[in-house]
Amino acid sequence: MLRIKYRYLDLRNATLLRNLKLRDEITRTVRRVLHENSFTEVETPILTKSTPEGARDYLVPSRLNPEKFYALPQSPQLFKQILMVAGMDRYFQIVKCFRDEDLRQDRQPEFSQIDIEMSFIDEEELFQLVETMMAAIYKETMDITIETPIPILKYQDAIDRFGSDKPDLRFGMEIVDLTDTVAGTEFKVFADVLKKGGQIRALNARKSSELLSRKALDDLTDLAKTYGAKGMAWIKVNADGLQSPITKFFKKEMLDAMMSKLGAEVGDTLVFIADTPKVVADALAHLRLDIGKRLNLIDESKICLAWVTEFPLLEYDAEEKRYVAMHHPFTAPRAEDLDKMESDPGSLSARAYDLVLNGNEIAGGSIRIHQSDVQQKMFKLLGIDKEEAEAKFGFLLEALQYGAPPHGGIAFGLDRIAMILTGSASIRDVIAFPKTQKATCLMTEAPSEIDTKQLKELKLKFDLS
RNA sequence: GGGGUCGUAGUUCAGCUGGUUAGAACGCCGGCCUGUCACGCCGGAGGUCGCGAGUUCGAAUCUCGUCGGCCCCGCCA
Repeated sequence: MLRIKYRYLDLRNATLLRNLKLRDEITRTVRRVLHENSFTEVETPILTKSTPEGARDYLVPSRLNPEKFYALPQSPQLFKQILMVAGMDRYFQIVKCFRDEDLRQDRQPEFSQIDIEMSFIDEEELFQLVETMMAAIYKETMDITIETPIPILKYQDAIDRFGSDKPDLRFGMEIVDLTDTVAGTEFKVFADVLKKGGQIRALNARKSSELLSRKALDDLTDLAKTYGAKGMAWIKVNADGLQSPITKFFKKEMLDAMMSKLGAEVGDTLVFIADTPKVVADALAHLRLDIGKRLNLIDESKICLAWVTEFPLLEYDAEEKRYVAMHHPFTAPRAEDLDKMESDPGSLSARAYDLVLNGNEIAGGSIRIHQSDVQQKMFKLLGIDKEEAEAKFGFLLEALQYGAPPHGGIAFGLDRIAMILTGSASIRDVIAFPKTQKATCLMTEAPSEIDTKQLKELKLKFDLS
């Protein structure tokens, strides 16, 4: 904690200085590549309007307009789309964004985005531009030539094979579906899940018998539980037979079928999760990563980039009892799905894409909706009625009516890219003055109390009850 | 909102079940050596063990509280 308080002293540390310099090289390269490709950097407002869909906003009270607030942007999304309407065909900006949510190793309340938007493009053109940019970044900062084009992975395949929409592709150990294989089992835990329409899936941790001790398996079980699993079944394939708390519940034929599907050999450890598809995917995704680390399967020198595409357009939010946009509400559905917007919204596929680097989401974007009527339908699907849509996004709907070119874009997490390229463990190591987990700045002691005069000017008072 | 973990020298950490002057490495200072390049050798300085209370003959160690850091779940369109 001393180190963050006296950040100016810690910054004398060679590693931090090197990180900041590498970060500078990244932004310099990005600006050069984008300028070479006819992009214009345009600044958008920091004091802007609250759009309370999504993350919590940081708010700024307005002195000249008592009881009204600006919001700090969560992203320049709407401004960049409107720039497209204005005919600024190739926009970019390296820009601060703000989200008032809890912090993580890779999450700060204010973070920097490389924000890009282009008119008259499709996914392919945008991917090419991004690949040029990523190749230049790696070449100029690390002198590494990356392979292009970057492979494309469909969202559903990513979930099925890795349990995650941001898989770490530096190692294998893919998920195996055993739901059909164990149909009719007497093992109550699996049978109950099957009855409720859940899944049984598993991983084969090859040659792990020595590293995955009983204690390690208990730790893995606890890990699975943090993602909602009730437990984790396991089988160790020893030279003298199977060691497992669950094999006794299975008939030999079924057990053989499971083993063969998993390609089990002596020395392997098999771990199973049975639950709803979401829990199975979450738990196995994290088990895969954890086991990968324990077994030292991850080649740190590898650079595995992948596009993840064909995300669902909407996700059903059980708590709010409505659909929410998986990416954001301005993302275009695929053209062939347009007629299903009313009949079967849950099945819609989005023209959205993420760029994943070694298991980290480093960028995300989409082809946007450029027709006012489609945008209005989208709001309707999200349970945003006409008045609310008008109040929050009226300026966008209106702008679209003036004729917007087809457009799309992407936003990169600059801090995350810098974190990965410098090999840092935390995003804080590539930010000159980062905030703590409670979103405070130990050096300046922000946030801080303000004096009564300031409150009065802003016509604010605290409810001290 | 919840769970976990940590707080000991400038830094990274060790200090087991409570027991005399709290240790190591690196760094720092002084000296010596030097064809060195993660130099080597000798010597030295440096610590309210986060804070407060309790248990005890005795607390870095146990208990409670408190402050803070970090990690995770939720959250992050």
